[in-house]
Amino acid sequence: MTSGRKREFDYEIALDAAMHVFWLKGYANASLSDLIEKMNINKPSIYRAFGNKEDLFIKATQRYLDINMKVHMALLCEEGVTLKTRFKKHMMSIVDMQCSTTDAKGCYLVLCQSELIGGGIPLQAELMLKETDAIFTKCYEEIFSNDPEAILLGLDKNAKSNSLSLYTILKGTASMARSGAVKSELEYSVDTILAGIGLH
Amino acid sequence: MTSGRKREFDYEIALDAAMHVFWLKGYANASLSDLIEKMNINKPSIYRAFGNKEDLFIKATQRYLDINMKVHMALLCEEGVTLKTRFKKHMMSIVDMQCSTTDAKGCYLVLCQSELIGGGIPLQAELMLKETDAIFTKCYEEIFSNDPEAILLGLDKNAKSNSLSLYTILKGTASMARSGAVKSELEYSVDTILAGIGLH
DNA sequence: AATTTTCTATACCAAGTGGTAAAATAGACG
DNA sequence: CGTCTATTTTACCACTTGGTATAGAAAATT
Repeated sequence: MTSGRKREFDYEIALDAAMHVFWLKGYANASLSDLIEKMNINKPSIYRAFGNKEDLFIKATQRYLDINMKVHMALLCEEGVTLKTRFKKHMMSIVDMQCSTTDAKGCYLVLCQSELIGGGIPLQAELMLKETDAIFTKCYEEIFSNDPEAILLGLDKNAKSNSLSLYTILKGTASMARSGAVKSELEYSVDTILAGIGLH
Repeated sequence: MTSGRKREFDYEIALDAAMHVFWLKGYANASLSDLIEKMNINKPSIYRAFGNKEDLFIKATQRYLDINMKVHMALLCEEGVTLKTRFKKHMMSIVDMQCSTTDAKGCYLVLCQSELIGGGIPLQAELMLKETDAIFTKCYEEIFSNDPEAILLGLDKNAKSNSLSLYTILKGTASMARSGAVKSELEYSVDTILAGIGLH
């Protein structure tokens, strides 16, 4: 057992707070002052517990992936559910999060990815942000290529393009949600793209 | 005729350079150092010609709207072209710009709109950025509601939702392009959403 | 040519940035 | 109790940020 004074804050609560700051402001625009205020701990405590701003961002990004992304993926693999319903539930689960009022609106990943090209994002986080795209599209692609129902509908023919179309609309809903669009409006877009690829 | 020393830089070239900096970095992340370097004029000259950073951003945003947006709108109103072709050309004109290698990738507006929620964008620019959404969607809506071909296809029934679907995919392609997606990939998404609303 | 007017360049400013050293505080364990 | 250890607090640092005063340079008007 390590002795010494106990930390007065909860690690995960503080990390969640940091995640929300980055979700709202992105990486570069999130100042340490912002983080200190929302995490409710002071600077040296942040550095002791999480390292510097880059380290903290990497940890916050990983937490976003763990907490906010994995739940959506599970919906794609539910048993006894039609292909269309699985995709619909998956996509609407994401849209629901994007429109959330408690969290920052939009998508943490989409926001921070938009910063990549301008530079300044720590390398390791850059890799994480770029990997995410592949995680989604590869997963979609795999389903379109191998799912019996998908093959029956001929979706395997354009597996890659169909995957990209779904992913593209989700990036669109992220932007729309950030600007204040509501779930019901965005649901129509999801239905439309699903119909477009042949999932009516 | 105003007397005095002539300015050594070209106003519009400098403003274009500023626009590209904001296009690449957004508002808050674009530092005056960045602007000075790319505009190739020094600080006091910027302030004399364009005012402070907020003023410059407003002027750069207006220039983006004038130079980079209006051309796309014209394609929606071409004579003797089918409804589908008009939308296809309009949307691909936008996608083409988003994928441009000379300009910063993605969309100036989408990037800067994502900063709004985090604060820091000058009020007047905020209004401009928000208005843009309405310009596009209202235009789409008007066409879906009144164009004879659209009415024939029943697109007037869901004019607003259909408009939002098209706009949503364009925001998606902006994000995708910023992450390096290429035109041919994104064209499939455009075709898919058009098919989805019933424009085959 | 002298003057006026505008532009450019150097230098500077206060405030905020990410980051840290050092002292003060509090719990665990002998 | 006293020591050890880890946390918090306060204060500070170098650097960058947006913004400006001032002096010098060049063109038009008189």
